Amino acid sequence: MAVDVNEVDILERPASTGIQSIENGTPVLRALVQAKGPMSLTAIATATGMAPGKAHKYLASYIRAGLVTQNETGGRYDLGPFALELGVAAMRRIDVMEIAQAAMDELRNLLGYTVSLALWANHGPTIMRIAETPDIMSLTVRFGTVMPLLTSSFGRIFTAYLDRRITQSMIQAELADPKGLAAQAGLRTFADVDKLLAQFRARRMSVAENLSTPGRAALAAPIFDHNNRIVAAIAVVSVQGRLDLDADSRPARELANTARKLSQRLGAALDQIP
Amino acid sequence: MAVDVNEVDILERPASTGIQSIENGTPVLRALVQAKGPMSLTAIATATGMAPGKAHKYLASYIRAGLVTQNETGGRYDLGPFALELGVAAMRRIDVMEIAQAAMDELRNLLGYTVSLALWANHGPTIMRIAETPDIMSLTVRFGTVMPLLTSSFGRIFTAYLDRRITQSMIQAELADPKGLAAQAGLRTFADVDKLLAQFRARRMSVAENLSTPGRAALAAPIFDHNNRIVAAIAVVSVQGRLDLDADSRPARELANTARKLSQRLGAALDQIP
DNA sequence: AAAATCTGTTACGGAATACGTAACGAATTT
DNA sequence: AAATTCGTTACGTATTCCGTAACAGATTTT
Repeated sequence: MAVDVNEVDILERPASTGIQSIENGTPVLRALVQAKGPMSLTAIATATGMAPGKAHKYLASYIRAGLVTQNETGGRYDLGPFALELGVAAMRRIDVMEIAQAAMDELRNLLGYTVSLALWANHGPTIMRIAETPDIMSLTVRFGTVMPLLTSSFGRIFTAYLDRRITQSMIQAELADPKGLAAQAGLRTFADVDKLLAQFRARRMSVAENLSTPGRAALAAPIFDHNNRIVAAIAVVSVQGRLDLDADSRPARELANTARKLSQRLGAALDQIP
Repeated sequence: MAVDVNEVDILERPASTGIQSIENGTPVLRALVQAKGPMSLTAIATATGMAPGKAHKYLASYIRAGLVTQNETGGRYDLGPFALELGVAAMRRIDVMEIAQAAMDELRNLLGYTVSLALWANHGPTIMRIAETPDIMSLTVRFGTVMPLLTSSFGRIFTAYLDRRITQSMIQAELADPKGLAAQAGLRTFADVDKLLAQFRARRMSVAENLSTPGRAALAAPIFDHNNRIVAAIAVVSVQGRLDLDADSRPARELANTARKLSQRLGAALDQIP
């Protein structure tokens, strides 16, 4: 399969030789990741564009590898225990998460609000850690949730500090829907977005109130690494009206303080960040 | 490669046909999972018993799949972003109550005692699942019951492993009543409580006998999640005198075993728990 | 400074593997 | 009871993978 030279330039890498089956198999895993729950063989086959017989062979091997499990009644497939192991191992390598746990607990205890941490993963800010309050109320904050860019405090702070090329198309998609959350928040053009993000950058903190989740209010602050790039965000979450969103409020100050300390522990030079 | 019939009988499964490369590649991922950090190609090669050239091809494809990343300086390999995605997706599907059900039934059948599961909810350990014995006697164990912190096996194991700041005020309240259950159990000060909880932590199991329910005896063990936080507890419940509460007793061992297995299926790293 | 390792990476031919098509038995539906 | 749908398996050919070994770059040794 000779590839045209022009195409090579477009493609990322010269593509050093590998094992085709590994790459041909990943769409199967991707399908299972994107689906919320277990999938039938035919569903996987159509999702990946494979013939059912072919998909079945990959699944059989993934099962033996532990990446997939099958409902013993011969039916639906789902992610297996080794997928979990892989994820836990991957999480353990992310410094922020190790360091942040204690700081989040402290902040939660100090303020009495739920505190959560998000990484950029899965094409968006993904909630990875939660420090809950004893309070029963609220808390639809769920592990693994991917938040919207323009209408969540997490999304907004990542969008404010990430390279625009990463977020461009996603912002566009959110703006495109005239009845979507972004439109409801008064955001229609990139100019609107830029204006908002400039405020967040100036404050080094983002706000979201009654947007992606009705009746919720949140503040989010960025965490930078030794390259001065945003690697995570930490948020204080509560119910609308019960959280003071002012820049001078105690929650805002303590959140900023915690985020700053975490960034410093990761080796960031905060005075060099725009 | 025709396989001898005798060998087939020894092997676990009829081994439906699959894709060899998928199964040949997983040791590479396993090596990266088991290593705490990045690995060199030769380290992976020796760990998997592969020739470096072979391992390199698998790694090249895993990189394109996103399961592995490589330090751009041409060097060490580590788990990639898709490994995280896979894990997050797997974690989102795992529900303690769901996987606990089968384990509880098994334990009940093994021991012949009632087994129950509690989550922290409603400001306390709340009984959410029960696997009953056919025996008529006993069993005032009712769904939704919120157990006391200091005088139930469930409460004690949660109190032993939850952040003290969550339980502080509730412990205080239970200690305050001079005629309350805590007082009857000989608990008057925080020092008393701490001494007791330290024993439970050392054993990774709690005991309650003739306390919140007269004539009942119970053992409870903690279940941890991928953050190594207690998310549930599982208990063996019976009538005083009919349940051996010793650390070496069969019920204690089997309960510990079940709890450990459940924690592992939730992604906990048990060796890192105090 | 030159040589000798060590690293990660790539080439080549023979042999084993994966693909596509299609059939099979078992549920479930008509 | 017939028909559909599902998961699963068989078969022959073309493709891919494996083992050996060489290559370039970096680091260390002489």
